[in-house]
Amino acid sequence: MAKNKKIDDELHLLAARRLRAAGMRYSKSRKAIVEVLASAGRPLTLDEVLDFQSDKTLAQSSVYRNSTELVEAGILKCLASGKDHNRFELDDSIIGHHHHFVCLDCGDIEDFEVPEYLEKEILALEAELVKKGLSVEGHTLDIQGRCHQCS
Amino acid sequence: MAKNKKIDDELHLLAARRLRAAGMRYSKSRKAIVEVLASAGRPLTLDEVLDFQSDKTLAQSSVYRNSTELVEAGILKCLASGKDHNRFELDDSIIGHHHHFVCLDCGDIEDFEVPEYLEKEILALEAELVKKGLSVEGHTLDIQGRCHQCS
DNA sequence: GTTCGTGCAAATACTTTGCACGTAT
DNA sequence: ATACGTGCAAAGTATTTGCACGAAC
Repeated sequence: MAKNKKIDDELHLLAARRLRAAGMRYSKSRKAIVEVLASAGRPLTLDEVLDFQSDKTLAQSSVYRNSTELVEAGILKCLASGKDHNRFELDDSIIGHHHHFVCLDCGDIEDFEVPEYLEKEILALEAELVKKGLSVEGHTLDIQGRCHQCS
Repeated sequence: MAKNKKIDDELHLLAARRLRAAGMRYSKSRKAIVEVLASAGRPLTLDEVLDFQSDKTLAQSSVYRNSTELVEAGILKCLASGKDHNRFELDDSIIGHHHHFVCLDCGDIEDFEVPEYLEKEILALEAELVKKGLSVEGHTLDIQGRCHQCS
C-alpha cells in the first residue's frame, strides 16, 4: 500500500508538471479523472469515469472537457473503440507501452504485453514507412475476441 | 478495365450470396454502398459514403441501417477511429487481410501489408491467448502518424 | 485582480427508430 | 399476397459550447 501510495504521488507530480508545461492547472477535477483511471487499471469510457469517482461531484461537461485537455497534455490517451464510446487510459509514457485485448461483445478492454522481439519487428516496420516519407508516431496492436465473461 | 469489371462482378455475386445466406436481399442501396467502398479503396465514414455515391439518392437512414446489416452479413467491417466517425471497408475475407496507416491529423486511413513472418508471429501470439482460455477472433495492427498531406 | 476552471443548461451533432409506402419474390 | 427495404421525419444519445460564478495564481 505504501508502495502504491508512492506510485500515485509520482503520477500526480508528473501530471501536474505536464499540465503546467502546457499552461494549465492540475485542478481537482483533472486530478480526480487521473485518479479514477489509475485505479481502474484499464481503459474507461467517460461514463465509467463519471460512475467510478468516489464523490460524484464531477460535472459531465468537465469530464468531457478535461479528457480532451489531458490528452493534449500527453497524460491520457484516447482509444478508438468500434463499439460504444471512446475509452481513455493513462498515456503509454506513464504506464508503459502495451497492447489491448478487446471483447467484441461487451467492448471491454484488457491490457497485455507483447514479446520483445515482436515489438522490435513492429518498430522495424515503422522505420520502413518512415523511409517512404511518412511521419510515424506509433502503433497499435490489438487482439479482438470474447472475454471470459462473454465467451 | 475489363479486369476490374470482372472483379466487380465477383464482388457483387459474393455480396449477394452472403446476404441471401442471411435471409436478406442485395438491394439497390446495399449494392450502391458496396460499390462506393470498393471504388474508394480505403475505409470511408458514412458521410463519405453518402457524398461519394454518383446519383445522390441514398437516404442517410438507409446508409446507417445498411452498413449495420452489411457488417452482420460479413461483407463490411467497421473500424474504430478515435477521431471523427467510424469508418467502413469491405471485409478482409473479400479484399484480403491488411493493416492501416492512420493519419492523426486528418483521420484518413490507408491500407498497407505486413511481412509474412510478422503476420505469423502475431498469429502465434493469438494462439497464446487462446491457450489462456480467451476466444480470439482476429487482430489489428495499425501505424499512426501523419500522411503526406498533413506532415 | 486576472486568468483559468467549473457547473449548469442550451445547443449541436450523431445515430436510431416508427411508420406508411414501394419493390421484389 | 407477403416479406423485405426505403425515405422521411421524429426521437434518442452523445458531445460541445456559452455563460456567470468560483478558485487558484
